[in-house]
Amino acid sequence: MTTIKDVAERAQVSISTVSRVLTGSTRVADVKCEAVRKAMAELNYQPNAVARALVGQRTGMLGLMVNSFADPFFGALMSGVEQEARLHGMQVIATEGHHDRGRERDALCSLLARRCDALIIHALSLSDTELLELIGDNTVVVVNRHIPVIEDRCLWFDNFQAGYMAAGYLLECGHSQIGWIGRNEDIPDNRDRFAGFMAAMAEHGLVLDDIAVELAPGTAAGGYQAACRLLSKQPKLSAIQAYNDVMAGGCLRALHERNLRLPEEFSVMGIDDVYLSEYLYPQLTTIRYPIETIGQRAVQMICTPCDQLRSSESCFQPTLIERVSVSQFSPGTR
Amino acid sequence: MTTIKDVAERAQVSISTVSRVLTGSTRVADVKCEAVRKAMAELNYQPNAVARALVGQRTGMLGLMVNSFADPFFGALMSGVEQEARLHGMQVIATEGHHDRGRERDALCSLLARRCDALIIHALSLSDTELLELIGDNTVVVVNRHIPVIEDRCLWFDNFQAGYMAAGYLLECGHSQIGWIGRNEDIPDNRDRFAGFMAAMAEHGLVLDDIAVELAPGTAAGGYQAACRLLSKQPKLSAIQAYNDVMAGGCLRALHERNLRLPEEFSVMGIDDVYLSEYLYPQLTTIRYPIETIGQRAVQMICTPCDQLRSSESCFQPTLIERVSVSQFSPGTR
DNA sequence: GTCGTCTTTGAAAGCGTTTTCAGAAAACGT
DNA sequence: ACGTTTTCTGAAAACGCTTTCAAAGACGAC
Repeated sequence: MTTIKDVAERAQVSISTVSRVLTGSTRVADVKCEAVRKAMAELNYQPNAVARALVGQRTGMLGLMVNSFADPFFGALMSGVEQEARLHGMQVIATEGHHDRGRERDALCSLLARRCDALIIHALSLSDTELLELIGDNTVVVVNRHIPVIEDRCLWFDNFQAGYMAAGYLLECGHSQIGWIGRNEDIPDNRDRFAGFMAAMAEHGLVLDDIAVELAPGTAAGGYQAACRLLSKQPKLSAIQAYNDVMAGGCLRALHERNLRLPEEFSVMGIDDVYLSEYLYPQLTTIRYPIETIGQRAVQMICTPCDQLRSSESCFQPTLIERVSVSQFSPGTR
Repeated sequence: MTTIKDVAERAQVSISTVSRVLTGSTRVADVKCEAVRKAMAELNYQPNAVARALVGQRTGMLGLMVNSFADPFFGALMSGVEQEARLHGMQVIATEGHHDRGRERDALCSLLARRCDALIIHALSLSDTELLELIGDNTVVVVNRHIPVIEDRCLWFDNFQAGYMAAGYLLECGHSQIGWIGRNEDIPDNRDRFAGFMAAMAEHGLVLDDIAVELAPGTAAGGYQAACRLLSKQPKLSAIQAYNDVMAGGCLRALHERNLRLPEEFSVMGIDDVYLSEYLYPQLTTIRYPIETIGQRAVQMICTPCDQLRSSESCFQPTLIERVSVSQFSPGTR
């Protein structure tokens, strides 16, 4: 690798001068400047970011931890983060947490050891306390989670409202025999979405005993299994609300296998609005979680000086995406 | 941030000694070792990876460039890479190329400047020459691409065979009026898959003029548009072969809109076998591209000494995944 | 007690930059 | 012509670590 020293030698100047044309911090005489540029080009010189980071006390790296790269939900988050990061000349360095306390901890430590200028964290398994302890006084933005102590560094989604809206829509469409397919992991998202769901139900006089609930892993396969169980136990259901779109996808499959005409005979609703949910059959009616926007906002919170950042809500509100998987309930169609 | 110096001071030893217990390179007396460990724990010391990288001439970082994080295909690739990387104590640092020459170039330069120990590259827009020039003598593995000059650093997929197998399967099922939905971008994958497709068709006496072809962007939306055009122009089609699963997803939507019973009245086939294609309706019959495995293998090629690496094919073969979106053609069903 | 051999240790150089500091040269005002 | 600014430049220190080198002790053998 050619270094600043090689360039200096070739251009017949000191390394300080080379550094100066590199950073543009100070004026350097035109002739020397030219000589340096020429030398750099000839040697195909590329400044060593590691050395720069060491002396400059900033790496230009943005650490990102998500649950899994393969999940379309996180794909969208990462895309939002990367695009905004690039705008600010930052490079994202990413790890998976895999919903495992040990791995989340390791991942975070690795990012911290690499001295990322800031971290964007989506942690599922770490407790608030552990998380706070790990991040110390590093710059972080925590997404999809509300930690009161660092509320101003959090960006979260109103999961309660999402569940509430979803159930409300279903009820509005005339459904009253609605099943809930949730995750079997005790994470806040799940709790909140379910709580919102139940709150809407309660407003219509329905209580927990009236509701069919099945839990499974938050994957398409999980949704499929849960739906199978639900359908065999509760033949009178006319709609299912899934924890998220991916589970709803699995759910649709179970319904198709039973040769139900969708949405005429059965309605399904998701939450998240991930890529492809528009291409499920029937196109999934869902509640949009603007995760890509949250990714962008997270980066802005980090890269924009506080005073310039037009203050905006930290809690993102869901919006209903009406597609075709939910229809008006007409008794007796089934 | 606490440094090695702070630890040394607290443990009453020289920084050399601290460094030694850190790296474990040399024996150090038990008492001192203990003192150092204690000091490190008390100060919550974490070695600065940047400084280590500078002196050690290795960053422990694995640069990864893919087209887009949001695409499930790349999600799988990234997941494979990250998992294997973690096994080898490496951290992945990722960028998006966005199928744009300038951005691919920038992304690569950024990774290079950060002195990644190795790069895993999926480049769509850069020419072989440009790519070779950029990577110089850095350690790289190029995925999904066959560059003869550095064949031993390439991992690619037999796209021709994939197209050939897909068409073969469709023909075997009795279809003869088959449409092709391809990408409107001139990338090798597209060319090869189509060439394979056509080769199989030719074996059955079908030539280009017999084949209905529509091109569009390689997204679900693109697949949808192409399918719409295809269906209105060619009413006698009984099957569509899509460039990939995502386009096939869009294609299914167009078919559903026309109230066709699938797969009885119309068959669709994809290539790639991405996440969720199993949950499309009908479940997508496709050709599996083991992209996650390729990601893992790429990391192995980088992290495993040549002699230990059990030499294996660089060209990955497709496998047929028979699900339900393709059925036997029975004339007159439509 | 002396010598040689090991083990353990600290000082110092070096990794590739940026930045401070001070000196040299040029430009300017009178 | 002289002093005063201003502009430009190089030497050197610093960033936090690893590693070489040589010195200091410890230990056993004679």
